Formats: sequence, C-alpha cells, structure tokens
Amino acid sequence: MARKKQYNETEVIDNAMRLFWRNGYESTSVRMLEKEMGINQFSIYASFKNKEGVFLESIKLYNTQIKAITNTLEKSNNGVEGIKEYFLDFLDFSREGAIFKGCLVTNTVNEIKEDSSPIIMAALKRFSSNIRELFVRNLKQDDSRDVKEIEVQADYLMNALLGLSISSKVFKEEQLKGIIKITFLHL
Amino acid sequence: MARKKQYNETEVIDNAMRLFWRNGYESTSVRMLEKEMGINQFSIYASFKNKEGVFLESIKLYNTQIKAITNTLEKSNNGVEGIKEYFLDFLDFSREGAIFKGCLVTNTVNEIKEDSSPIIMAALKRFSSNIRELFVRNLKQDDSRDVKEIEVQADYLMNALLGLSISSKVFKEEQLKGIIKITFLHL
DNA sequence: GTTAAATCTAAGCAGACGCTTAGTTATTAA
DNA sequence: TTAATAACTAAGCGTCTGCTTAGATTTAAC
Repeated sequence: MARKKQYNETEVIDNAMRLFWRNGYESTSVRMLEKEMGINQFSIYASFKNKEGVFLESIKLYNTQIKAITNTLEKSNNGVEGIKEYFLDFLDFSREGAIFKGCLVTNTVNEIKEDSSPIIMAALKRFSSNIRELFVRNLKQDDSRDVKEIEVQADYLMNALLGLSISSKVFKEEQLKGIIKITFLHL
Repeated sequence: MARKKQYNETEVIDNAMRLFWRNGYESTSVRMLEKEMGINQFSIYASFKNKEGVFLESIKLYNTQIKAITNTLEKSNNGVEGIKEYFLDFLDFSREGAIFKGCLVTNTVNEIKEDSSPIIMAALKRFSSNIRELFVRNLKQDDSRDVKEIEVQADYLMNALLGLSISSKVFKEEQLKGIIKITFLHL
C-alpha cells in the first residue's frame, strides 16, 4: 500500500482561507497558496482539483467557523437584540488585531463575475441567504412585529451587514459601533 | 510639426471607465482596454502613462458624471429628504438596463489592496469622504438635529450607501426600494 | 517640397498565471 | 523483503499579464 498524506487537509485549508480572506480570490496565486498552505502545487491539485476547489473548501471552513456565532443567534430567543449581538460578534470575527478584513463571502461576491465563476457565486449566494433566514427567524420572535414588514427588515439588516463589511475597512472602530447603534435604533 | 491625436481623450476614457465599472480593476487587462477604448496600446501608454493612469482618469470622469447627482444634493435645502433622493438617484446612475453595477469607487475599494496601489486608494478615499461631507451638510440643515449625533448619522448613511452598492447586485429592485425606505424611517 | 516631430501599427519583452508531467521517495500490506 | 501504490519534488507547458521598442505614416511649419 501507499503512504499517507503528510499534511492535514483542514489545517492547510485554514491557511488557504486566511490568505483568500486577506488577499481576495483573483489576486491570490497558486504559488502564494503553495507557500501559505505549506504544501506543493501537485499536492494542492491532487487534494482539491484546482484553485476553485481550494476556494470552495475555504468557504466551507469559513462557514464552519462562523457557525460559532450563528449558533448563538440560532439558539437565542432575543429577537432583534440577538441580531445586534451577531453584528458585534461578526466584527470581532472578521478582525485580525487592528485590521478588519471584512466578510470573506461579501468580499468575494463583490470581486467575482457571475459568468466567470458560477459555482463559486452559487456557494456565496447560498451562504448569505442562510444568514438572511436567521434574521427573519429572529425578527419573528417579536410578536409586536408586522409580518409583512419582516422580509423588508431582513433585507435592511442584510444591507447594513454588507455595508459593515466594507465600512470596517475604512472607518474607525468607534464609528462602526455608532453605525450599529443607529441601525437598530428603530427596530 | 507633428500630427494631432486621432482620438478624443475624454471619449476613450469614458469607454475605459465603463469597462472598469463592469469588470473591476484587476481583471481588466490592457488588451481589453485596447479594444474597448478603440486605440492601440502604444497610444494608451502615450496618453495615460500606464494602466493605473487610465484608471485614475476614469475615476475623475466618474466623479464628473456623478456630479450631476451630487449637485442637486449640494444645492438642495431638503435635509434628510435630499439625501434620500440621492440614494435613489445613485441607484439609477449605477444601473445599465436591468443590471446594477454598484458604485465604481466602492467596487474598487473592496478589490484593491492599499499597499499595492496606494495612489488609487487615496483617490478613492477622497471621493467617498466628499460624499460623507455632503451628508453632514444636509443633516445640519435640520435644526432639530443633535449636533453630536450628526457625524454618527453620516457614518450610518455611508454604511447604508456602501451596502446598497453590493445589495443592488444581489437583491431585486423592489427589495432595494424597501431597504432605502427603512433606512430613512427614523432619521 | 522638405524636414521635423508626434502619431500610428505591430511585434515582442520578461515575468506571472493556472495547471501538468516525469521521475523520485516513502509507506504499507502481503 | 518485496512489490505495489500513492505522495512527494521540481521542472516545464502554453497563455496571459503590463509594458516597450522598431519602424512606418501622417501632419504642419518653413
């Protein structure tokens, strides 16, 4: 029989994901992935088929890691307050020290052209639609809420969250806190 | 003496800008610019120095074109209502038929890495800071407004606008209208 | 008409891209 | 210990990148 893989796939994908996150999809080269993942190009292609495959696995891992936050949202019965906490947790999750990297998914949605990478685009849309559904669920917990308004409010919250992914790269942390405060003022 | 340029610089930049807008900065190649601008690579480099130069001129032109919208904002005394109109006008400006291209500046901020293109990044920051100042100006028109809150509200509005640049690529037009409506509800 | 200068076209540079192939090394079950 | 097999390294494939160079063409002042 043959020898076993000398590396742990989850570990090398974690490195890949962090690189994509910092650097974007297109401008991350396979040579860079090689160095960051610590394995040879051949091994990359053997394990993940191609660059797109590495990215899809990165999204999966990102999803798993962000689950720690979404889980508290999923299990909370705090309605709007729970969503607000999610916003703050997300900011914490998306930072590396003082640097905010935004949301990996949002970054990539904004970068990728639908027709050049339809598989990636589909994965990204699935991801964000899941979060929107969590917002809807939490909004429904508040009985006083107009049912017809809930969908619109979920869109509004998604818009604010997408905005934060960019704002966090430009604004100071204090400003971000202010933005979140106002976003939830009238909900 | 020598012959004159066979092309109008503003016209070819208009074509370049539209291509950057549709396609992003990095993934727009000089060969693509050649075809879209309708002039040879040599002429591109002779007139604009390099790809970065073409983009900087594109931003300038974008700025000029969006001035038509910001001017009404600048001259209006409608306070918050004026800003709301700006949001709607921006959506109209950023569409090409049924396709929303987002804001050229926001798209690029999200794509570019600060240390790889500092000149471009500086130009982009200048642009968005100008818009924020317009928001502050309009918010101040409303006397009942808490002065300390104005800066935070301007950040909040910028966040919503940045969000719209992405949302418009993902959500339906009806949803966008709903988002804008709620964004201004409590202001 | 001549000359000078700036335009134009088209070919090509070095380097980076995603991905593959050839050949060596290590590991496992018989 | 052997033989099979998969992971490894390293070199290289064709194509594209931003940018330059060489040479022909056009224009305008003298």
